[in-house]
Order: sequence, then C-alpha cells, then structure tokens
Amino acid sequence: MPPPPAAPATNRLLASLPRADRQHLLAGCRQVDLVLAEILAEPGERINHVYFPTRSFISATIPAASAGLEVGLIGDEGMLGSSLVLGVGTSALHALVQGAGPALRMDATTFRRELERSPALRQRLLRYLHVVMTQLAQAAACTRFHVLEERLARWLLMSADRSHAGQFHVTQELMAYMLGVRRVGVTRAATALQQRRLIQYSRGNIAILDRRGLEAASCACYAADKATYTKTLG
Amino acid sequence: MPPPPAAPATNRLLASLPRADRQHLLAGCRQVDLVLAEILAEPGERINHVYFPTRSFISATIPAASAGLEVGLIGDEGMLGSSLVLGVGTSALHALVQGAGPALRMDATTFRRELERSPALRQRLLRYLHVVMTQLAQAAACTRFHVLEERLARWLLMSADRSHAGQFHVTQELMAYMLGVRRVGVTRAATALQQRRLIQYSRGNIAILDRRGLEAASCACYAADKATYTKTLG
DNA sequence: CGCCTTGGGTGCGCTACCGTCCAGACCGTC
DNA sequence: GACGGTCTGGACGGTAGCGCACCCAAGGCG
Repeated sequence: MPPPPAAPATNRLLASLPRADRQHLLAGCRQVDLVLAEILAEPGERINHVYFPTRSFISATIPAASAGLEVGLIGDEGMLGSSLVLGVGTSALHALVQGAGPALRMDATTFRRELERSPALRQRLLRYLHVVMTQLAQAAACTRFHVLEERLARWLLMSADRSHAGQFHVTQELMAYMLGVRRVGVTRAATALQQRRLIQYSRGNIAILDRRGLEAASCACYAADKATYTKTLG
Repeated sequence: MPPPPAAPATNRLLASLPRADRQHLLAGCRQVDLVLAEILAEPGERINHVYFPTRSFISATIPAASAGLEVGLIGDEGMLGSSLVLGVGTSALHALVQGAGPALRMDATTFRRELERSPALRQRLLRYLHVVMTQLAQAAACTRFHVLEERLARWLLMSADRSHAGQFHVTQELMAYMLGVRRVGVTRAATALQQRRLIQYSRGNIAILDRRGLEAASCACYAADKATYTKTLG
C-alpha cells in the first residue's frame, strides 16, 4: 500500500471553473473510490451518474463482435457521462475502471441542474467534447495505420499520465482487449519494449523506465492528443 | 445532365426545427452548388462557413502520414462545421465534396447568432453531435476489425443514401483514400462485389444493383450507424 | 507442502493487406 | 485514327497480425 501521493487530488475540468461555480458543483459531488474493473456504463443503458476522476482513470471501449477496442481514456483531464451535456441520457460506450482510485461522482439529475446553472460549466464541457471527438478521429486513424508496438507505447504513456505514477497495474490480457489485438501480440510488443529498456513488467506490474524513449517509440498520436487538449482547453 | 429529382431538396436537421426557427435560419442561408473535390475545411484552419447539404455530400477525413482515412460522411442528415456548436472555431478534420450538388451555406458569425437565438437549434445540433461521436467510435472499430469488402459495401451504401440515387460517380483511387487502403485493394473488393451482382461500375460510375444484397455483404456498422441516428434524432 | 489459478511466452500455418511495377481498356482531342 | 490521360486489373514478394494449442513460472491458499 503506497503512501498517498503528494499531488493534490483534483479534476482539471473542475479546477478550471470560476470559484463559485466550482464550489457549488463540488457540493453536489460525492467522493467515491473506484475499484479495478468496475463497470460504470454499458452501451444503451441509462446514465445514472457522471464521474470526474481525480486519481483514478476509466477506459471507454466499444464492444465489437467477440472483441473490443478502447476509444477513449478518461482521467483527471476529463469526465465520464458527457453525453448528458448533449442532451442524451444513455451511454454509447462501455466504461470500466482501468486504474483504481478516487473520483468525484454526481447523480445525473443534479448534474443536469448544474449545467443549467453554470454557463462556464457548459462552455468548458462542450470544449472538452470537442477534444474527445478529435481524439476519437485520431484513434480511428491510429488503429488503422500504426503498428502494435507504437500503439502499445502510446497506450502505456496515456495510462501512466492518468495514473500519476511511473508504474501501474494491468495485465497483457487487458491491454490486448483495449488495443483490439491478441494477447500474444501484446506479449511480443511488450517484450520488445522491455528489451529496449523502456519499460519493465512482471505479472501485471508495469513500470516505465525511460519516458523519453517511450515517447520516441510511440506514434505521433500521443503528442497529437496532448496538443489537442492543451490547444482547446488551455 | 439528369433532370432535377422529384424528392424535395431539404436538410433533415433543419427540417425538424420548429417552423419559425427554421425560416429564420433559412433566411440567413445561401444556396450554393458544391463541386466535386472542392475542399471545404482543413485541419487547424478557421471555420468561415457552415454547410447543410441538401443533395450533396461531404467527406470528413483525417489526414495521417502519407495516407488518409474517412471518419465521417455528411449528407442531408447532418452538417459541416458543427465544431462551432462546441465553441471551437477551427476545424479538426479535412473536408471535401464527395458528391456534387446543392447545399445551404451560412457564415460562421450568423450561425453563432442563430445558435444563441434558437434553443431548438442548439438541442438539435447537440444531439447530432452525439450521433457523430458514436459513429466516430464505430468507425474506429470498423476500420480495425472488418475486412475491406465489408467496409467497401458499407461505404457504398452510405454514399448511395446521401446521393439520393442508385448510382453516383467515384473512382477507385478516391475510395481507396477514404478507406485507408491501396487502390488495388479496392479493385479486388469491388470486383468481388461486382461478380456477386451487387454493384456495377465502370470508369468511376458506380451503380447499385442489389441493395439488399449489398446490405448483407456490408458489416453491421452500416445498420448500427443508421440505428444510432434514428434513435437519437428520431 | 502440493495444488491451482493467473500471467506470460513460444511455435506453426494462415490471411489480409502492403509496396511496387507493369499492362490493358476506355475515352476525349486534335 | 493516332495520342495521351484516366481508370481498372494483375503479378510478386513481403509482413503484421490471426487462431490455435501448448508450456512455463510465479504466487496465493488449503
């Protein structure tokens, strides 16, 4: 059990709101601890809560026939349940907890009220949705054109960012699901990265040894996604 | 030069607005004729106009290194420039005219004013954005898991729908770009479809012979996309 | 201590698509 | 009716990732 990290546990979307709006919003939230592999949304199901991860992160996947594909990773830079902002009350994707940890939760009706109250919140979340859309398009191209090793490197970086740590827990089985490939494919790619001294893993514990090197090994989509975020949400 | 088709040239997003809102909006629009291969948006560029295709359609692609990939097809069921609804004034994607024909065009500032004026328009467009997002996710999975022949069948159906005709013009070269594959790959897939008497083509003129058969030959994503649209926008 | 679950690694044949280059087929133009 | 551009078709070897089946190692638990 590691000691609680020094960095403050906040959600960046909320942190950027004007003080009054933020406090009102936080008052309607409850701190919850998300546990690994917990399912937070299913395609077609009603959205009952929205989540603002602080030190946890959530994977949004689209379930295809007998396989899956991650199309979004939600950490303290985003939220789960943004469909509500668009006036749609059901989830389009499957969402499960990728990194255990705390998050802020608010029930859907309260959230809708907050949206009505706060133009700043609306503006912020609409811009966030633009980021999500752009990243979706990027993901489509990435999945099409980039080889597994690059994609894996990218995925590891994205997860590391959201876990706020150089190491985290995930099995190759799960990574394979996220990347839409066989487990054996991940084994091969991960072995290659490990041999290049970029990462180190054993039985689900992955540590990033050389961040710079891993960035160089990943496809440009990682940098592109980050750039999109900062450009749109400052 | 074919005679003007009997079906009314409207845009379904606009058609569903309350009468007053619609008329005010139409008053701010100008009819334009989109010509084949015209570029309407470039990534990172300012959005100067929004387009509501009526009998034309527009392809939204994401340019990757030395290739491209279509991530959205916009016909009379949608609009180009929806980023403005999210408060973002630049385009994330590359957009070019796929099917020549008429569209309604409005300049960006007028459009922003209309958005302020009409809650119905906002509601409608936000829901449309939800459809677009869902289809983006679907496209990512489709590109990953489905074989070219299925994807081509799907693409042909989507284009045929938006062209309001059983036949339209497009070269294999262009289809290859949209699908993110080699031209020769399209040749092979198209030949297969033709041999199955589902389509018929020559020198860029594609005709759909057996719509049902083509639907059966396409991946489920075609039906899924349609279902998403009707479910969200009625 | 032995057992069993979980996670990681290997081998083998296969397929879909790649990059490249070349060949034919159609069609407008002069 | 020869010419040149555009569009389509095919050949060739190469490769990333697939499906399957099997093995090995670590570690929790009785």
